Amino acid sequence: MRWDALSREDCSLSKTLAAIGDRWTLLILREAFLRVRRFEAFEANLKIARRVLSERLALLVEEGILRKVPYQERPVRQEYRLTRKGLDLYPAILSLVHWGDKHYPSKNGPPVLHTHLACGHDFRAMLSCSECGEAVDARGVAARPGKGRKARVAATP
Amino acid sequence: MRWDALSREDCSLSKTLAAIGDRWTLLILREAFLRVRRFEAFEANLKIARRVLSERLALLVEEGILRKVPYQERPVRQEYRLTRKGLDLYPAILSLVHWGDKHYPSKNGPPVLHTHLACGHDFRAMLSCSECGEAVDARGVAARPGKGRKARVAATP
DNA sequence: CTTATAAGTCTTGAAATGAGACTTAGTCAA
DNA sequence: TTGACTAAGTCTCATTTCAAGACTTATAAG
Repeated sequence: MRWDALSREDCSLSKTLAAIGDRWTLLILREAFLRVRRFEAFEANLKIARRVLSERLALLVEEGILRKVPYQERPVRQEYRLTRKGLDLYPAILSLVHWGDKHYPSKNGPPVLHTHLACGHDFRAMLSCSECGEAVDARGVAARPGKGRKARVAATP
Repeated sequence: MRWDALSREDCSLSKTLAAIGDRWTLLILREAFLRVRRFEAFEANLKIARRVLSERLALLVEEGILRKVPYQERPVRQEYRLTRKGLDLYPAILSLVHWGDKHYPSKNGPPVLHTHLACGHDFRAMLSCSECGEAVDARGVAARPGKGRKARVAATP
């Protein structure tokens, strides 16, 4: 399958990855969550090729994940800020960060610590159920096809 | 930066994405969570090029995210199953799926519904604090550098 | 024998990426 | 007013990765 066909699959993960699933986008968004907003700052922190950065930022704006906000005129300069849709990616990104903390630990402990402002503690991201509030893991969930889902091949029962 | 240098960055997200951050791997893992285990089944569901699938599966095994389990001999046939480390990716993947459900909705509702076996309800993934159990969002978290973190450029205060 | 199956490997042309030079529109200091 | 500097890109070209599909290996079934 070609990558540009992914967004037309009837799967939410495919659609999500069509928007943010290339090699650089999540790293760009990590920077955005750390309040990096300017082209040169993204470039310096990520050591990403300028052409690729330019292209990805444009795509993220088009997708409504970032928006361009002018911070000066003459010459016009824009910065990139997370939209509501962008901020909604936080749980996914924090889960990936904590997975890395756990499975690729560094000698000195995690490179970034996260404090929950409401309770004041450093914490790990936990997944919980929107209905009962209890913790959830892979074994505690059953996936069922929703409407219009295509047939699939050979899932072992 | 070259992609193979990513895993040496002192950032957990970089290390995570070095393992699973290419264009296909999360889709392969989605299939694995849906209990797809065989080469031809991954290929048929994903329409991925065989060479790429072969390479990605090998990398996931090397990373300890999948393991090969023989399910017959003569001829030897292996299937791919999630390890503990692989299962630990569930929160991140479910968060991405639910982000797609929300921001790229289909007419008939989500293509896959998730039931929390413990309480019996269909649910959405929520991020909560490991310390106090309350819900967490991007605005409610402060990131602080841990030890040995390199200097960064131009995060707007 | 011939065909079928599962799990790959190989080949080739197309597309994406990395590195870095170049461009544009303006400011600032001498 | 010339020259250096800045931010945000764009452009070029060599290298790398990918998509599509033919080919391979080991075995069983008819």
